[in-house]
Order: sequence, then C-alpha cells, then structure tokens
Amino acid sequence: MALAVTSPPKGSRAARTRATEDRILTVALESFGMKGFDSVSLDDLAADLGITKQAILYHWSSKRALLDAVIDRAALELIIEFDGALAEEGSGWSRVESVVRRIFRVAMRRPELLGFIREISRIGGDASLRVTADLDPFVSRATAYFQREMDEGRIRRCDPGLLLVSAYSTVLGAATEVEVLRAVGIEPTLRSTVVRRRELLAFLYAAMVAPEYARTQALR
Amino acid sequence: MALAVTSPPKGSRAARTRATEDRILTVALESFGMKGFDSVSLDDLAADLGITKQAILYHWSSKRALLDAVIDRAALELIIEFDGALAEEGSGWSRVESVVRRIFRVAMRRPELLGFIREISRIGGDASLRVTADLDPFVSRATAYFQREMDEGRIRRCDPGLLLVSAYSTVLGAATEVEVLRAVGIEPTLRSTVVRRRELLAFLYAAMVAPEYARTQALR
DNA sequence: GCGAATGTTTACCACTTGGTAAGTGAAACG
DNA sequence: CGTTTCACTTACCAAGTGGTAAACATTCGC
Repeated sequence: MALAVTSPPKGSRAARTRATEDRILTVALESFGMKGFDSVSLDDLAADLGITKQAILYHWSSKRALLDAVIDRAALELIIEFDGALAEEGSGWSRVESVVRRIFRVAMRRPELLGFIREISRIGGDASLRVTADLDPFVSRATAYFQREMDEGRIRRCDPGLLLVSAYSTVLGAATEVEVLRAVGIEPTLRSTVVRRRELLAFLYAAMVAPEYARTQALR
Repeated sequence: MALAVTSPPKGSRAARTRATEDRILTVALESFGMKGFDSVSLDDLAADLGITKQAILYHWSSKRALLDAVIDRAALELIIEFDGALAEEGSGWSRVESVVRRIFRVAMRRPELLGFIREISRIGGDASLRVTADLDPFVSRATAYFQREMDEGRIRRCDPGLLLVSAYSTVLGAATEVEVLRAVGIEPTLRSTVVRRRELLAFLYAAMVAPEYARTQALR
C-alpha cells in the first residue's frame, strides 16, 4: 500500500489547512443538521474527525463562530443545488418540476442539509438572520421567476412569496418528515419515495398551475 | 389581595400533586417545543417553575421519563384540538377548511405544540414511536375521512396517507416557518397571517378538491 | 540550516449536566 | 395524639461542557 490510511499529509500547508477546515465544516454540518446544535459537543465533533476539540477551536474561536461558518457553507451548498435548476431551460411547470425533483434528491441524499436549515430557524436570532441574508439572492431570483410565470399566465396568480413558502414547506415536509410518514403507514423506502414524489408533483401541479394554462397542455 | 402570589396550597394533597405535575408538563412542553429537548436542562425547567430540579425528578425518575410524559400530553392536546374539527358537521371542502383554520389558530397561539412534534420527529427512536402510537387513532380517522371523500368524488383521488402528509406539512410550514417567511420578506404579523391563511387555503383547495366537484360549487 | 510562523496536542479550568442520598416540614391516618 | 407517608429541599457527585495556556511538531521563508 502506497498511501497510509491516516493521510501522509500532501499538498502545501495552506491546502492542508483548507482541507482540514473543510472536513470540520462537513462533519459539523452533518451533525448539527441531524442532531441539533446543542446536542453535539465539540468533543463529539472532534472524535468523529479523529482530532482534538482544541484543533477545532484553533480554526474558529468558539462553537458559535463555527456555527456561523457552517451556516455559510450550508447556504452555499443549497444555492449550488437549487439555483442551477432555476436557471435550466424549460418554462412553466417543467421548471418547477425539475426544482422539486432536485429537492427530493437532496432530501434523500443529504437530509442533514435541510435538517440544518430547519435547526437554524429554530435557533433564531443572529443565526437566522445570517442564513436569511445568505439565501436572499436565491430567494429573490425564485420569487421573480414566479412573478414572471404568473404574468405570462402559466402559474395561478397569487403572492409569489407565499407561494414559495407553501411549495417549500410542502416539499420539505414530504421529503423529510419521515416520522410523520411512518405515522400514516408509509415506510420511507426508495420505492415509496418515487410514489411520494409523483403524488406530490400532482399535488403541487394542481395547486400551482393556472387552470387555463393546464387545459392547453395535452401532456399530463 | 386575598390570595398570596406563591400558592397557599389548597385542595387535597393528591390534587396539589396533580397540579404540580401539570405545571411541570406545561412548562416542559413549552420549553422542549421552542428550544429543543437537549437545549433545556432540568435546572432551567426548575428555575422557570420556581422549584428545584430534584422536585421534577421526584415525579419522573429521569429526564427521559419526563419526555415520555410530555409526549403523551402533547399528543392528547393535539387530538383535542383537531379531532373536534374532523367530527364537525359540513362535508368535503368545508371540513378541510375548518381543520386548516384550526391548525393556524394552534400555530399562532401555541407554536410550542407543533414545534414539539417536530422536535420529537428529529429525536427519533422510542420517542417517535411513542408519539406515533399516541396519534394513531387520529391519523386513522383522518385518512378514513379522506378515503370517504374521494369515494364520493369530492376530493381528487390519490393515496390518502400521502395527501395527509402533504397537507400537514404545507400547513405546518406556512404556519410555523417564521424564518422562511422572513426570508421571502413577510413579517409574521397578525394581518399577514390572515392573508397567508387565505392564500394557503386557495393553494390547498386547488390541490385537493376534485375539479369536477369544484365546478358544481358556485361559492368560491 | 535556522528561526519563525503554523497547526495540533496535552494539560487544565470553571461551570453545567443528569442523577443520588439524606434530611425536613406538613398533611393524612390510625 | 403520634407516626407514617408524601412532596420537596439541601447537599452532593461524576461526567461532560466550552474555552484557555502552554508545550510540541512540522513546514515555510530566508
């Protein structure tokens, strides 16, 4: 074996520092998102990373400062995941559909990312302000998109912000509320997820698309 | 003032015990629901109640046992709040509407109750199983209701469980995701809540009601 | 090759955590 | 009336918390 399991440190010092901070942020996002900020101690994080808690505190001066960094990271990843879908070609319903599919993919593959946003909402205060500020450009683009679609008669006319919230929480809920799904007798398997996504798309389609526009569309 | 501020203990001993446990459960539900289980220490709770932490541990042998009791209490209160609406007269859309209105009322007046359910979902494990079991009768009744409405052509035909989840998470999100609302530029005032509820009802109406049935209804 | 900057560890620290043990005052009961 | 039961407090404790100080190893600039 050419490479030892525990990295024989490669790259420049600056590069390795970046890599370490990156690993810390990744693990912190995962843990905070799944277990909650207060439920994860710096010692827990450090143990997961195979380093000591003081190594973390070297890169960020406090747990709270680390949280801010994780917020920025989470917002960045969210934007990367979703902003592309919004910019894709296609119009009207097909673009909404692609965003929903993407959220589902994220919810399945990276539940901690959506869980983290929810956790930050609960923490409130500065943390919420920060994530709000980080996501603001994306939100603006999304509402502007809705507005345009409404103007062109493809989406039912209503408050674009509220529509965004409704769609957001519907999708997020259907994608993440595993326990609620269990309560109604739906085990979150891969197969059921496909069904769920299909039903949800029908739900959203009916809720969002302007009826006149829908009638002009032969497909589905 | 006839009554001292700190209760001159009245009623039988059993009654006072019940009253104390009741107060503890109320404050615990409030705190766990708003701040999260791990973020609230027994000392915090005790301080809020003006007693010592050991008094809490006298009534429940551990923090975890207290959580179970709070779960039962929360489920009970939820059922009381919503089951009535489900049993009300009226049919089809009007009954859904009354449930939504009730959820909004609860979300405005008692956000901790809905927040607590979400917190339990996140904790997972035994806690989730417990709340699921507690709410099972209510869920059964709700899905059975949906099924009946579909059979009679008043609600779009689909999986009743998934419909329940979609509607649940849409309403819960619109009612509780205060930070998300802020992100899209909506301050959660009382007035905006009215607007939000109206828009949400339109969203749900479009999503749920069978189009043929909707056409027969002159009103809205 | 050498001193300095850098990333990490070991060693602490004050404080909080859930939980135990023993004591106390008042109501309930015979 | 005494005593027993009950609801609760005071006094602890071991384990963990976020955070500081200093020692240590590696790599960078010269």
